[in-house]
Amino acid sequence: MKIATWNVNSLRVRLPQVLDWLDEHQPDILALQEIKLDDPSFPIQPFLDRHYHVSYSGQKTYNGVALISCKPQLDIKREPIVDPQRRFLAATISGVRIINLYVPNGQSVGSDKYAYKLDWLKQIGDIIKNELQKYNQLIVLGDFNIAPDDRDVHDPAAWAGSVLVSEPERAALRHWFDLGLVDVFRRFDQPEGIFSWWDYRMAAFVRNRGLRIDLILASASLAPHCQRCWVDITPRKSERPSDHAPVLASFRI
DNA sequence: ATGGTGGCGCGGCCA
Repeated sequence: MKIATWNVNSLRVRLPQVLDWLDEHQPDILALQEIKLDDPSFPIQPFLDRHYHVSYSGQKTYNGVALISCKPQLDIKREPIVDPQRRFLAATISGVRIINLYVPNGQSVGSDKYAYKLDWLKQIGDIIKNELQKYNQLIVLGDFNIAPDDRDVHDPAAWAGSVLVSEPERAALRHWFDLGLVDVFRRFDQPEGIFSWWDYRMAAFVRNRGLRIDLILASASLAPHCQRCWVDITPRKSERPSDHAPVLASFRI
C-alpha cells in the first residue's frame, strides 16, 4: 500500500499537477492540504474519471483537506473539534484508519495564532488518542508545520526558537509520539538535507534551504510494516509549484 | 534590513 501526503497550496491552481502526479505514481491514498476551495467547488470529476474515491473538508480561500483513495472510504469524520477552520479529515480505507491534518502554521512564537496552534495540537491529540483506542492500524499524515528535529532544518542555528521548530511545538509532537505514533521517515537511514517545504522567497528551493514538516506517522502495530519513506521533489521543480513536495510511504499490508 | 514570493481576490490576509 502506497500512501502520500501533499500540501498543494490551492487545488484549483495545482489540479493538473496533482492529476499528472497521481497518474504517474498511482498511490493507494493521497492526502491533500491547503486545497483552498469550498466543498461545492471541489473538482470531483477528474478523480472519479480515474476511479478514485474522494472526500474533503473545505472552505473558501484558506485551509481545507481532502482524501483521494483507490478503495472506498468508511466512517468519514470532519472537524471533530469546535473550529471554523477546515484542517481535519479522517476515514477508514482498506481497514486502515487515516487521519489527514493541516496543522496551523502559528505565524510567530507568542502570537495569537501560535496559541491557537498549541491549543489545536492539544485538542487533536485527544482525538488521536481516542482513535488509537478504536483502531489498531492508524496513520496520521499531513502538513504538521513542525520540524521534529534539528536534522529536519536546513540551518538549525538560524531557526532556533522560531515558529515551526520551537520547543513547545516539538513537545506537543513528542506527546503524539508517546501515544505510540512513529515518524516512519526516521525508521530508515536517510541522506542529510531531505526536506518537504521550501519558502518561495530567496530562492530557497534551489539552495535547499528547507524544512521537513510534512510527516507520515504510523501506529506501533503498523510502523514495522513500513518498507520505505521518501520525498518526491520533482513537482517542486515544475512551473508554478506548490511550496511543498509530496511525501510518500509504502507499507506491506 | 521585518525584506522576499505566491494564492486569493482586488485590499489585505495568510503562509
